[in-house]
Amino acid sequence: MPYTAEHKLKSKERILQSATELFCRFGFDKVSINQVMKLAKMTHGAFYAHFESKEALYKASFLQTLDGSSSGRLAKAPFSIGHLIQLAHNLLNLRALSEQTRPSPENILFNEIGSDSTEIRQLYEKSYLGVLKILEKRITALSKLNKLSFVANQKSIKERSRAILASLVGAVAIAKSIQSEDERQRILNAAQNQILSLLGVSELSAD
Amino acid sequence: MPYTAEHKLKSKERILQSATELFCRFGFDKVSINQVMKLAKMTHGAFYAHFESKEALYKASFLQTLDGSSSGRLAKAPFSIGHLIQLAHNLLNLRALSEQTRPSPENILFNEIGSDSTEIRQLYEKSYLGVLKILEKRITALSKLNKLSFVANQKSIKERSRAILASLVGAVAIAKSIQSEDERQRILNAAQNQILSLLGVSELSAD
DNA sequence: GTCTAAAAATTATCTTGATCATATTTTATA
DNA sequence: TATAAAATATGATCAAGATAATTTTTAGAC
Repeated sequence: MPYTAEHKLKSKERILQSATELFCRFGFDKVSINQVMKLAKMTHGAFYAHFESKEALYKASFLQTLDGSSSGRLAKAPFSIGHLIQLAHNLLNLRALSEQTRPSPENILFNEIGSDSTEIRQLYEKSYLGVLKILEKRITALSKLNKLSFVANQKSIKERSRAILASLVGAVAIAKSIQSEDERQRILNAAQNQILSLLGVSELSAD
Repeated sequence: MPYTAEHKLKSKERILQSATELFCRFGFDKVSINQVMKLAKMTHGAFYAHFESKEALYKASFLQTLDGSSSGRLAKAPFSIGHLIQLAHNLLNLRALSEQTRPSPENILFNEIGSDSTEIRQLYEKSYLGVLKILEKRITALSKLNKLSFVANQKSIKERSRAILASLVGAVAIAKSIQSEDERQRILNAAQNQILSLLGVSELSAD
């Protein structure tokens, strides 16, 4: 048997690293297999010895680092309104997002909207449901600690979580699609204030 | 000079018709020049005698029917809370949107999120600003008629309009990206209730 | 009525990216 | 040291956008 046992593993790992880096920076569509393989110091043909397809690569890259994602960390972190606000703030901070070097549910949520690929859409749904669940948990926990200013039953918590996510995704999608820096800030701010108000926190001044 | 004067015009018009139909149904990325030209009963090569690029075709298709768009009609329609609610309802109704046969700002807003093409992004921004302005106008008009339940100054109207649009775009984007019909309805409903509450209307029961 | 040349349309070609098939290189072990 | 299976590389195919080269069309000159 040629090659040491770990040779292929190392190659695959290199491909995965390259893919993660490029996908996070540019998104699924704007990254080519060729780019990934060049960064991994191989030629394009070798790719299919390691992955079924480009989608499979994306999925692998996503799943590999899921645990280390900020929402993963957040799910385990102690509860506080401050943390929730920080979540919103992080998600709304486009620069931080685009500089992220690990794929994460939030990352997919904002980067892979409207993909034609069934597999990417499945990851999208998974990410959406995951982030939604985290939001619900945190809001529930806060409400049990009587830290929220609204009456929180299960239904209203679920509805608020969905409304928050819709605002987040919409504002970020719009912000990423328009040129005007001013308007970008305004829509992100409007969404942030709306989210804070959904959490029962009074509005902050424009950042 | 060969061909009657209007021959080319008619061909161009046929291309435009085909493009409008296909783009509205499937969006920019999922439609090929070949498809458009086949529907227009020509071969792909003829395309570039009529349009600079695929983007130019999209733009032309968009601009051609802009006046007839629903947001155009809505901007001229009489003001009422009912109309505003209907706007939100229409925008949230995915089926109606996807069956639309004319391009419209709303259509672009939901179909062309995150496009790589600079030209499509410019149309996106234009559409966003247009719909935003319409929202602001209508909310302002309603507030002057004292029909709203919140104190409406210019700033809060602008902020509310942005928050509404973010919710709309986010909810529709998510709804289009996920498989579960249940969750689709829930996120759309959450967004709708949120929008109604931003307008000062009490929540409706789930549709 | 025919002929002609500019306009319109078709067909062939180029490019890039995903995918696949074939060829080549690599290296553990017989 | 030779070998063969595994890993990688090279080259081909296919689709889609874009261009080039070629053919078809027909208004208007004769």
